[in-house]
Amino acid sequence: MSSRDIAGHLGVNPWQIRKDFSYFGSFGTPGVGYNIKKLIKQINKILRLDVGHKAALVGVGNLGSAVMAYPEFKTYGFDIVAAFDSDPKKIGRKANNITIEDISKIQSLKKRNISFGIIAVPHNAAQQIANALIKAGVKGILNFSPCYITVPKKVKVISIDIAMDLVRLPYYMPAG
Amino acid sequence: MSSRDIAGHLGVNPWQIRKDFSYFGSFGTPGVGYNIKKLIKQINKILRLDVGHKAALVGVGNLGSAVMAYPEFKTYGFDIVAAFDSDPKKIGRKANNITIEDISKIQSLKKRNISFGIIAVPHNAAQQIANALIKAGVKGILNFSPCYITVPKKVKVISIDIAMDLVRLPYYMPAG
DNA sequence: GCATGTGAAAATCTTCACAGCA
DNA sequence: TGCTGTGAAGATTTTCACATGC
Repeated sequence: MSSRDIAGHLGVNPWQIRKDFSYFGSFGTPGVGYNIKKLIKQINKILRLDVGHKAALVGVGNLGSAVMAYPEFKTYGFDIVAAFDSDPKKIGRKANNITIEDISKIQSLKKRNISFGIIAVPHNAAQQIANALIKAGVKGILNFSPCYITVPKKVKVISIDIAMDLVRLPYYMPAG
Repeated sequence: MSSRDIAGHLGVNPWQIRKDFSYFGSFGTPGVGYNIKKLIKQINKILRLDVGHKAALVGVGNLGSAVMAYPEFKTYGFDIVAAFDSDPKKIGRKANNITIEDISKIQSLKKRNISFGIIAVPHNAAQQIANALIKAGVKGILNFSPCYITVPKKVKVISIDIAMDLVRLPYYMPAG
């Protein structure tokens, strides 16, 4: 498969594909193209997706439940193995085969070797939850709350603000 | 409020704030700062969020339901006023006060003056749904399906791939 | 011949530093 | 004095063009 083919599937230019790859090595064969199966393996290794990752979800509301049921995570080697909530009505219930735990038990993540946290709580609780996750040894956080979170440099946060993405649309649409 | 204060809340540099604003006009007062209330109004106008927007959701699964219940959309003037699904069990039911309609009724969007579509269906159906939305007069699409969608230039698509965001984390975490 | 990988050019974005105004 | 708005410098990203290898 050529860089042109890959680019076509992704909606970008062929030379972008080649240049991006070139920062990490040479994965193709001149005159031929890329062996997709090998390429995927190599990219997975670069992104450290060649090993499984355990993640904990905090906040089992509408969005949290959707995230838990999202099949794509497993595809990339992520396993949501714990879920926390502060609502007594939810604690002890099962969601997606996982028993929802009391948020106060979040410290147990350290022992359980879970180093990813997914925050899906109202924005006024997000920073506090992030602090607790970090204290529990979490090194990477996916934050769905619509707010900016402060963390130590050793911790990586990626934030997704769904509303912000929708909000960008009208700007590009002259005829309302 | 100064650009430094705004920057602090957002986790960026003050001069970034000022430069970005400068592309659209002068909103502050030298020596004083910005009147936040006025500033918000002006930004809303620039982004065309000063008028209400009607949106239709396609795919009332876990993610779709979460999106429907997401309160932030209303904050920015968006109203999800229609929901479609292909599952006969869901059609006719209510979700968030909206009756779920058969996907085949999607053409009615044109008459109902709905110009935004939110796609939350499995990725193999996404392109087809996008085509239908565009045929129904939709001008902006928020796509939650993990795939690239081809559309005419007059239509703007913004894609969110939740899994892709989580997947970026391990790369930044040396100590696995 | 055909497609990669990569220096170099072009375009863009970020940072800086400061003139000018309240 | 304090903070904005902005030209210019610096850094980065994107695009191009082509030498190199299959």
